[in-house]
Amino acid sequence: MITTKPSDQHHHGSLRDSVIAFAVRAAQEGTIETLSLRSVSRELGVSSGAVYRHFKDKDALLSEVAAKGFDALAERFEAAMPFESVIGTSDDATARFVALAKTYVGFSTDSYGLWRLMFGPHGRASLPPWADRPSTYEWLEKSLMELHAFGLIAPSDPAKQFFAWSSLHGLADLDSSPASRSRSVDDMIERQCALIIAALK
Amino acid sequence: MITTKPSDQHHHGSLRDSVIAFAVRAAQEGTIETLSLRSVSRELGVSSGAVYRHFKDKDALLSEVAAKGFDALAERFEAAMPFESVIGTSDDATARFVALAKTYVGFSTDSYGLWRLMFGPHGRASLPPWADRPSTYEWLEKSLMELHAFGLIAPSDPAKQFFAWSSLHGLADLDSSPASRSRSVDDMIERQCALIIAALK
DNA sequence: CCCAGATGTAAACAGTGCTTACTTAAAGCC
DNA sequence: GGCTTTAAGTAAGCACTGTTTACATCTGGG
Repeated sequence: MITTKPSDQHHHGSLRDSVIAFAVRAAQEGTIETLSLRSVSRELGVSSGAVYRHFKDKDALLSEVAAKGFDALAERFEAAMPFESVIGTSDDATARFVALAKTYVGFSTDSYGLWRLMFGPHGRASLPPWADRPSTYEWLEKSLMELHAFGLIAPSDPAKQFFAWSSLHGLADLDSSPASRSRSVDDMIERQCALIIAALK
Repeated sequence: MITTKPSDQHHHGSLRDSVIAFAVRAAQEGTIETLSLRSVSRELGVSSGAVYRHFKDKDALLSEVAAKGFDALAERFEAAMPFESVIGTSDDATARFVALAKTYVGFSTDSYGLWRLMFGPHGRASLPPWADRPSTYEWLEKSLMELHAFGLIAPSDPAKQFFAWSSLHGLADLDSSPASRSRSVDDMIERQCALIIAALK
């Protein structure tokens, strides 16, 4: 074997993932708006045209990034709420609901660009209505069922679930600006959760 | 009549407003993402450089457009709820609250691009925290006070107001996609309003 | 009347998305 | 192994963008 340089010339399958990973990182850092395909190809040591073997156009890439965002959010939910529900006291159920809210809001604040992509046109491009992408909605549903199991709220229905989600989503969106770094955001989340529970009682 | 075409050479003061108006229209139609300064200058029959006499850069223009969006939203509120509050029955107060919600959500759906701009980085650039830009928050505050005057809810405070706003904002954002054109959106808004009132009882 | 300052122009620079025609590596098959 | 087909990457180019520069022009106030 003469040439001991097997994989430096061609990424061979890994380029697609590398591009997405790079763009996801950029989105998390909030620089996605100004990210160019040329710059990522430059950064990955590849010609600009190579990217187009893997993505129809820039929008296609951004849609993939948005999809990865939902995956990342799902991972956070799993990490933050690993246990199956209906264990412990009713306080534990409430705490898990609050934890869910904090996870959601936390994601929006420290991955603002990704968050924006997910709930902008690119994110919706991959989603039929909503509630389709794995989690978020399902996690919320599960948490509400748990709250009901402890008698903290009435049995919920899609409308109520959507209300709960809206409240958290609005909070996340209105708070997610890097500017409004109020440190009492945890208090706000807790209060908001209490109000949601009150509404669903 | 002799129309407003005195000098074809120089816009002389009107260019700035013309550019903003054009961009606002584009935002309402959802084409703001792809709008270029060159295209608007072309459309207005002016050289590309002329725009830079009035705006530092593209971001400055977009921030102005976002600000105009808040003005437009305020106008809608005024048009939809012209009366001073605490008149009629408690049902009227509830109806006004629902009308406020519908106005908010309606704005997000039929001016989606503008909406996105307003609550994105450009919109926040002009706002200290939130609650600063004239209305939205004040309108909500007024409506909640009215609901309290009729004994429908407890006296509200900033946290509760923010909760109500979050719920409506989340609804508006999750619904605003042109895709999710559910025809029962009015029902959803009404139910959501009822749940908010229940939470604040 | 005339000129300072505001406004608009043309041309240029660097950077972008994307396409085209071309080369090269990898994998499949006998 | 050799051979071909195909996937992956390259280089060059087109039309466009944001922005700056040096220059022209209009307009109102002394």
